[in-house]
Amino acid sequence: MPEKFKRYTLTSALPYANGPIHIGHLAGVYVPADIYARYLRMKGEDVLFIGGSDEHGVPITIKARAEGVSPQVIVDRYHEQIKKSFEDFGISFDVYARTSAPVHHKTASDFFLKLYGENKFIEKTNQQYYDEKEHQFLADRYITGTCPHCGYEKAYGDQCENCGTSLSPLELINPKSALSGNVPVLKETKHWYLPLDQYEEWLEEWIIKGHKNDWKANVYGQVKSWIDHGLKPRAVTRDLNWGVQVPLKDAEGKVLYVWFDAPIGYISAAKEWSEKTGKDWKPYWKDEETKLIHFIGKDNIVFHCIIFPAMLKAEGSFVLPDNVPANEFLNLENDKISTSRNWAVWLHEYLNDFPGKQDVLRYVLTANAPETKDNDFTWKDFQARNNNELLAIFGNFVNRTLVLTQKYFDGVVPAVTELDKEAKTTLEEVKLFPGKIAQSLDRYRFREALSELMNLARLGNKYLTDMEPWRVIKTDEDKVKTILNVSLQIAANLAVLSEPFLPFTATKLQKMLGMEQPTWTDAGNTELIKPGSILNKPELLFDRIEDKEVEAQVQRLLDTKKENELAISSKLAKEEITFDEFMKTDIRTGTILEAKKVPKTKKLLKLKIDTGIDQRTVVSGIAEYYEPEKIIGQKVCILVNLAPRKLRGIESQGMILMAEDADGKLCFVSPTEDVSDGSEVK
RNA sequence: GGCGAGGUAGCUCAGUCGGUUAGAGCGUCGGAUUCAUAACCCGGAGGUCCCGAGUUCAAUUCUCGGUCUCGCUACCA
Repeated sequence: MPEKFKRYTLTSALPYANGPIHIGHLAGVYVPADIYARYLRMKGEDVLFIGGSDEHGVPITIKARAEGVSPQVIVDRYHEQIKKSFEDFGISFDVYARTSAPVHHKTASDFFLKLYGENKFIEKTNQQYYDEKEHQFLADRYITGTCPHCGYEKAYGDQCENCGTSLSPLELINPKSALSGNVPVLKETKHWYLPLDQYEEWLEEWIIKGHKNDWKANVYGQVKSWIDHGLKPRAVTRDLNWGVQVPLKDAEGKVLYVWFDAPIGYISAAKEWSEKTGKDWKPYWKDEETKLIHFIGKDNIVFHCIIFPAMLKAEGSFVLPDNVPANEFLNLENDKISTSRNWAVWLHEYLNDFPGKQDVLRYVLTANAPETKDNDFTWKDFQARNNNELLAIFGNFVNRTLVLTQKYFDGVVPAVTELDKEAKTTLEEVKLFPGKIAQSLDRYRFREALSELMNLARLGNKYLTDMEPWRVIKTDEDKVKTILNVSLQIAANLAVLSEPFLPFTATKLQKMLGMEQPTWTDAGNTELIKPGSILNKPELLFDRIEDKEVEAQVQRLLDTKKENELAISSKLAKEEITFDEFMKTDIRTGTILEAKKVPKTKKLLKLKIDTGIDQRTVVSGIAEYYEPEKIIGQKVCILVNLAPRKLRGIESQGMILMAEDADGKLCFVSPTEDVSDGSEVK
């Protein structure tokens, strides 16, 4: 199975430049990718490890508008912050590029042009809202209007924030442009589509048959599911003024869709790297003997396994990914990580709060990596892994060895006097570790690889404890020489093998042992440290993390939680209305007569309501909270003069009033006393 | 609703191409020890392998059904 490759191109998902990096990004993508890159480099492989900021797309333009600045200001801010925090954290990118760079614009538009020239796209024209004053088509988010469901007047074209409904701009009543406030007009617009359906057969062959056994189950399963469902053409352009201009004459105001331009960013990054280093980028993308690997999170599987490969295939001259080891998600203290809710451990804050402890976080995120299922990061676990594993096992072994060597031999490495049975078997065992760790890493099993590394430290601890040099020294100094030599060789092996996982620690340890730039072939060598060489003063590799420190972090999160709750309950009241406006609504008390689940939906119940005036059908999205049988007879409030609307083919005549709490849980608003149906609510 | 992934010791996870007492780390309890950052080393306790049915001489492992978690997707007050 392990074919021989001449070089490796490793890509890591381009972080979106509208927020900082958090531990979820690190655990899912950057830490495993970095371990892999460092491992390959140590083996002497030719590696190009690519990263960069994804700087296009609508969310960035929205954030810019909200802050009253240009999109460039936003992406500059986050690009710099992200880049610096990666550097400080020791992610060893060969290049960290950005998609707003000229080289990327050129690469992406050339890519587009090539496919265009070879008729690899299909053209379609459809109707979209256009702001005549601003002379541009409007992204869904830039259109506001009245929600057809709840009547909220400031619903967006893609979603109503009042009732949570996803919308299409065409559904909005009284649409307005968020740019000018004008009424937008519908206008025809032309776009280009990549006909993914034409690649189905090829994908089937390449992935379903070709990668059945070497791709992770979560990746393979999802890809197969998509292909089995059948693929549809996907628009590669859109009307927007932030992004890579579509390089055609009749395409003013159009840019490449961000999903199309972003992965090309990997290629542009290689070119940027090429310009800086003078090396040719082409072999890294076009030579058959290059192994291309995409490190991503599970949200990106479809793009990297289906869409981007289809693009590359269409273009024709690029290699395809050999593997896409996507990880699942990391939770934080039992709750989903969320940028908007500020529920995250931010990398730049961590680096600030725990200076010099990059490896601790790298260790914890690797040991607890969401490789096969979602995992949870807790500060308590972070502390325990540092104190009970890194420090107690790894750090302690190194420290014992070095302290003993100082104490008994003034820091001069003793020679083996006689290779006794214990020394021999221990050293034999040491030799097995590079192979074990490599085998795990080759299969992208980073957790397993790391635990093997720790087993080497365990072996060292056991050897020391069993041999009791502190006792033997009283009677047999020669034997202690052998014991400490063996222990030092183990420490040296740790200094080599830990490099991919704990680069800062490895460097520190190498210095203490007087080693220089070891390579992977040094691993397993049990004569790495020469007798007679002088060791540098030992210092502690890891510090104990005290309760106070993690409690402070937990407190910060609790504060965040409180702020979030406050933010919801103190959500600003809607725009003021007059009494007359309110009186337009006709709300009545009513009773549920019948309730049935609407088939093939998760949330919808079809209700029959006695409104006092009449009996009518209402479709209501409450199925997640109420079982149909149990709500028959329930008194409710109902908005009876809401325009009817068809949902799932059923006409809904009115709306049931529900109260919704911070978690989205719904409950009926119902009269506390038995009033007759049809009583007015005012 | 459709699809995918997952549900194994207190916690985080391995594993079983079906087969004697289901594994590891951490935690916990006990012992030993003092070179070491109350760390190391040895040992013990701890599991209806989500639930139910089926196939089988035998199922945690295969099949079917159910359930819970996460994701994608549809639908949506």
